[in-house]
Amino acid sequence: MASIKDVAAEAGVSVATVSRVLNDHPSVSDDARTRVLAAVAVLGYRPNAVARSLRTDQTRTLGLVISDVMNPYFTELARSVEEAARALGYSVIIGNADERPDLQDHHVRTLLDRRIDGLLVSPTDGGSPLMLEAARAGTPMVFVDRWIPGMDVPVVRADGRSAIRDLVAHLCGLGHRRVAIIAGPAATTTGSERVEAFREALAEYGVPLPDAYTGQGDFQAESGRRVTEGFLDLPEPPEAVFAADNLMALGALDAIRARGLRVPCDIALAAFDDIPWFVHTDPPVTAIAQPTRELGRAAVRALVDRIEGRPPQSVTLPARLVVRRSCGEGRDPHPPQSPTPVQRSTS
Amino acid sequence: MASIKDVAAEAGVSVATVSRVLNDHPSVSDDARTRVLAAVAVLGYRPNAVARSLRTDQTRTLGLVISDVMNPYFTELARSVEEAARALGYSVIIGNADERPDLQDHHVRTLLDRRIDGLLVSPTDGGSPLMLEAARAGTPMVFVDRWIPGMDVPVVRADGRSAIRDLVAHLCGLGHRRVAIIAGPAATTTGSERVEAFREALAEYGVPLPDAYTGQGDFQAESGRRVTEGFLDLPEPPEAVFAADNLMALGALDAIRARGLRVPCDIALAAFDDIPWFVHTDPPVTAIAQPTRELGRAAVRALVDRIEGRPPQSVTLPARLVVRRSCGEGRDPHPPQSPTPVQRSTS
DNA sequence: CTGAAAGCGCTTACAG
DNA sequence: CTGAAAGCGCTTACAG
Repeated sequence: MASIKDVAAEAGVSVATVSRVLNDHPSVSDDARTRVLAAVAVLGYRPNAVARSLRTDQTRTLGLVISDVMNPYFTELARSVEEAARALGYSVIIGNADERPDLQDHHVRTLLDRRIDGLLVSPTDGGSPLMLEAARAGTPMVFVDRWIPGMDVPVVRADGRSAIRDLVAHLCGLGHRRVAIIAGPAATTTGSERVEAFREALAEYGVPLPDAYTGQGDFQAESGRRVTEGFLDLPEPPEAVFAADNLMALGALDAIRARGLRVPCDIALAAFDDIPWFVHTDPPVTAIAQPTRELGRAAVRALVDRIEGRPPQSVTLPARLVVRRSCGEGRDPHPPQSPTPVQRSTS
Repeated sequence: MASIKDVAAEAGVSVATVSRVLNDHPSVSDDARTRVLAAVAVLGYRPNAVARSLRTDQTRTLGLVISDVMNPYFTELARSVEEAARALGYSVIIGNADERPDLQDHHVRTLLDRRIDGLLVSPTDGGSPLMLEAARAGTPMVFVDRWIPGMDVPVVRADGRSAIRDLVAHLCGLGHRRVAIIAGPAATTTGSERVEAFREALAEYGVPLPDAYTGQGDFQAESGRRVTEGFLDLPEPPEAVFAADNLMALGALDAIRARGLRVPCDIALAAFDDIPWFVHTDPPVTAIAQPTRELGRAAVRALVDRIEGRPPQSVTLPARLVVRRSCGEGRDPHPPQSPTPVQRSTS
């Protein structure tokens, strides 16, 4: 592969000059520029980004560590992150933690070794020593979706509280009183927040959320299936189940179908995270939609601000309830409001 | 960030010795090793992969350029590629072409600039000059799923012919005679092969596939919707529609539902590429399943073989029909065979 | 077993 | 406007 030296030789100039035309440095003569460009074309020269990175100490690369690529929510997030980054001249390397803290650390380590300019992470757990250390060492970092309390890192996320309140209003309006939740891991913020918000909203309606109706999942389909089976085995099974993410809802659907039961007549179902398939499931699933694209964009913006020395902003965007038919056919007594404007707060 | 010099100073040895212990070189005294390791721990030193890559001329990184990450088939493929690569000590950088040749080239270029050790690609089109040039220049490369005819690059893919024959038998057995297809882009191998295989299988049953029943899609949901609307507007709409991928099937489902029609009573639907959601759609969708995980693994194996100087193998794995309820309720007269063993052929 | 030195391919003050 | 030279952080023959 041709190097800058070959180009310099071909063009009859020094490597410094070649470098200057490649980097659009103003002080290059038209003549030199022309000859360099010609040499580049002849040799099919492409600058070696590895060498450039070593020299400039920047890779123009962002790392994105997410908990599960197979989750359509994260797939979409990853896609929008890549788009936004590309628009700003950055590439992104995705690390898939698969909800495993050890794998998460593996990716963080690899990314750090590659000297990415900044790290976007949706942590799987409460914060490994590695993550703490990376932040302390000054690696530009921002959390997306999930975050680690106590760490001084900007977070870009959706607030599901009001949408969850809308959901509870919807469920209670339909007459459901025995309501259960398939929670995510308590070690994740989204895992614990969604249960709490659900419990609080339920309390406003005087509906309790007993332990038996609080199943512990891990955000993956299999756990949704397992927890739902537990619910169905109860002497008094719940009338409605709220899955804290879309994959666990899929698992719940599996378990319900396996028993020969039907949604919503035998049991109601709702999910956090809306995805295109929910329109087509049997029945269409009522879900809470996050503004995923906007989250990705805002996260990149915050990270790049941080990298380029501007003060990064934490951003919280509202999620909203999308009512479909999986909770029952009644008329919704508490229609979701139109999305409220973006809230921003300096981190 | 601490460099190898700092470690050397801290340990009281030369950088050469530090490098040796880091790379498990045999000729290092126990004493030196101990001191270096201690220094590494004290400083929290992590070797700079950028510098190492520049020096060794290898990045231990694979590039994967796929046509659409949001397509669950490709998401799963990407995941299995990353897993297999990690097991062999490689990282992977994913480029999402979004079915756009220009974006595909952008990613190939970026990946090449980063000096990835090898490239896995599922081409969006018939082959850009850049791709041709990269292969000619000796970049280790293998095609996954889709390939470019005429290029001397190993191909790892699934053969859907026999599954498509099974599908046609299923459709005809159910009495469908007016059968349509939503094809993928003719410039992609999977786009053209699936129509041809479908047409040929239909011919064996004496069923024609007229132009009016051959819609041109682009593997994305919106095109499935648009083509299906065209079918439904026909004076004599088809009785069954075969979507050449899962996203176009989603779009078809949208269009059918928008007309207030029902699957399968009003119109039958089948898809290429099986995904978890198809079990839960209304109705569950009959689909052709590819051995996605195995494809990812085989592709990585082939590429790494090529990189490390071993002869790479092209691999073709069989796809299989998974009958569900979207084509009708009759008994399937032609049950799919159990998967046949892996076929391998040297490229 | 160990270290001094060269060199990977760039960029960028510095001098002219 | 241009070039010679230093240096980014490593690895690895070479000599001892």
